[in-house]
This record gives sequence, C-alpha cells and structure tokens, in this order.
Amino acid sequence: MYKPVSVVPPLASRPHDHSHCVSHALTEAEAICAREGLRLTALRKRVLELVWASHKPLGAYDILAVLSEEDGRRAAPPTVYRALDFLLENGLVHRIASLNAFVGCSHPAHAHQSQFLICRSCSAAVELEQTAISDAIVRGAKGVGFAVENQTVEVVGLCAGCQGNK
Amino acid sequence: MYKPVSVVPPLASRPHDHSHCVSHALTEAEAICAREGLRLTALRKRVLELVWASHKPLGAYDILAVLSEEDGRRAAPPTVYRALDFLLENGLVHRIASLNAFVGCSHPAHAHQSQFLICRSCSAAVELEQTAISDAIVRGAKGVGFAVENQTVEVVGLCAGCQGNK
DNA sequence: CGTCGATGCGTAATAGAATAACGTCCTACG
DNA sequence: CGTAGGACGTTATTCTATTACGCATCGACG
Repeated sequence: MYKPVSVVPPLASRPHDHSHCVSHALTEAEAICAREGLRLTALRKRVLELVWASHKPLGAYDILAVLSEEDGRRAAPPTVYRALDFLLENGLVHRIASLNAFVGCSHPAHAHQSQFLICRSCSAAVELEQTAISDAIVRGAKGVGFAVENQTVEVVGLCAGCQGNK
Repeated sequence: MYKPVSVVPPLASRPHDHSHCVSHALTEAEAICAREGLRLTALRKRVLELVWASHKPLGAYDILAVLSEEDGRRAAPPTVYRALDFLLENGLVHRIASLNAFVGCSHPAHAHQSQFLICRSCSAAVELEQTAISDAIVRGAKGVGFAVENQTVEVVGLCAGCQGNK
C-alpha cells in the first residue's frame, strides 16, 4: 500500500500507470525524430519501448533475450547495440556505466548531463536534472584547469519507497 | 616544455617525479594496513604499485599481462581481481566504471566519495575531493526522498595540459 | 609445539558485455 | 529505373568479470 511521505518522491518510485509513461516516451521520441529527420525504425522503437517498459536499468542482453523470444529467429548482439547506439546518440536513452545497463531518458527534448539515483533495493533509476550539481562539478574542474565535456553522476542508495522496508 | 598556467593544475597533469608518488602511495598503504590489521601481501602490494605506476586508469587485464610477464607462469584473472577487490574495499584504489579500469586513490587515509576528471586526450585521471559536489548531490537526492549511500562522479574532458594541444 | 580454522592464492571453466568484419536488403533521391 | 548510403542479419572474436574447487600458508589457541 502506498504511504505518503513529506517530500514527494518522483514518479518513478511511486505506483503509477506505467503504460502511460511508456507511450508518452514513444510519442515524444517520434516527435523528436520527425523534427530532426532521424529514422526511428521499428527495431529502434521496440528497443526504446523495452527500455521504458521498466524503470529499472536494463542490460543489452536482457533486451536481446526479449527480442529473440518475440521473433522466432534469435537476434544477435549487434542488432541491439546498434539500436542502443542510435538512441544514445540522440539522447533518447542513457547508459548507466556502473551497471552496464540502459534507461530511457526522461527529458530527451533538450541536452543535459547524466545524473542518476539508483536504488539498491528495488533497482529503480531516477534521473535528476540539477544544475546545482553540474555547476559544482564544472566549478571544481575549472579550479584545476580541466575543461568539462561530459559528466556522469551515478548515485547508489535507497529510494523513498524502499527506506521503510530497509 | 612545461608552460605555467594561471590556475595550478593538479600534480597528475604536470610533469613530476613519478617514482616518488608511487613510493609515497605504497608507504601510505603500508601504514594504513598496519594500523587496520590488514594484510598487504606481496601480490596486493605489486598490484597497487602497478596501478600507481601510471596516472592513467589501468584495466584489470593490463595488470594481468604485466604480472604474467613477470612471473614465468601466467596469472589468471581471479588473481588480479581478488587483489583489486581487497584494494577497493580498503579504499586504496578506485574503480572507474565508465572505463572498466582502476586508479590509485589519492587520499586513502579517510573515507570519501569517488570524483574523477578523465582527460580524453592523455587519459590521465585526476581525483577531486570536493564537498561542494557531494553536498549538491546529497541535497538533490534528499529533494526526492532518496538516501545516498555511494556517489560516483566521472567527468570526461580535457586536462589543463592537453587544452593547448587540442 | 601441534592442530585447526580462516584467509590467500593457483587453476580451469564459464558467464557477461561489447565490438569487428562481413554481406544483403531496402529506400530515398536523382 | 539506378544507385549510394543507411539499416540490419550473421558469424566470430575480444574484453571484462565471476564461479567453483583445491592446496597452502598464516596465526590464534590449547
């Protein structure tokens, strides 16, 4: 049962109509690809859908397994990796290096850095978009003369929903 | 030739007596292990030395290759991974998830979060230790009710020395 | 001093993640 | 149409990491 807390947890860690947020992500992706002249092929769309189908980071081989089962013929790794590469390049998914896994991007419409909170209990990954964090990083880097191009922030801990359960 | 810059780049990106910082790291590690009652065996020490022998993140199989060449008999992966696990657990090295590689910890004496600046040109990895960054992360996480246990910050860009060379 | 349990290491096998290199097909455009 | 490039299938291989098992060594304790 859902127990309200004082700070509002983000959507991903609350029960919610999941099919809705999947379809929302697909709609947004289609709009972006149309606008940018990118080809969101059936395969790419299907992979994006699978990635969104859970809020947990999904391994490339998990995706592969689902694809293989769907099609009779079983897919090979490059099939999935190529689709993931396309989605990564165009900001539709993020890669979580510490998990070798992928998640749908919550804000694909505009460029931003990768910031994730990963629950070690339920495995949900919530994307943050805090300029306070990226600014602090840029400042810290500038202090040693380092020019930042790409940031990765991956935080492990317990999400709001899992803190009671321990 | 070394060209001074206004902001002082950290040691790792400046020419320096490298054997000195390797031996310093080893001395510090020995002190810590003695104090904590940990066994810094010959193998573990050698692996730590190799990791420190470059400021570049080093892959487990790179270490393995060196060990294999040294001993006539070639070492197997678990040998290296076990040593790395020991060093990781005791804060003597860090793992850089985005590179599948390992670097010596610059401040092993006290607990801290993992923050790295990785130069995409010379591959040097410089460790930051900025509470401003980790505080911003904790604050951002708290805002969505997430309890932080472990942070990973990995930043790719150009170090001070490589910005001229492009 | 002996022995016993825990820890460290060697070894072989395997799992898991990602890429290389090739070929074919499809499609958008001239 | 004809064709050039992109998308995908296929096979093989590379790189990263772990499992499982057994022996040896270290150190605490009787």
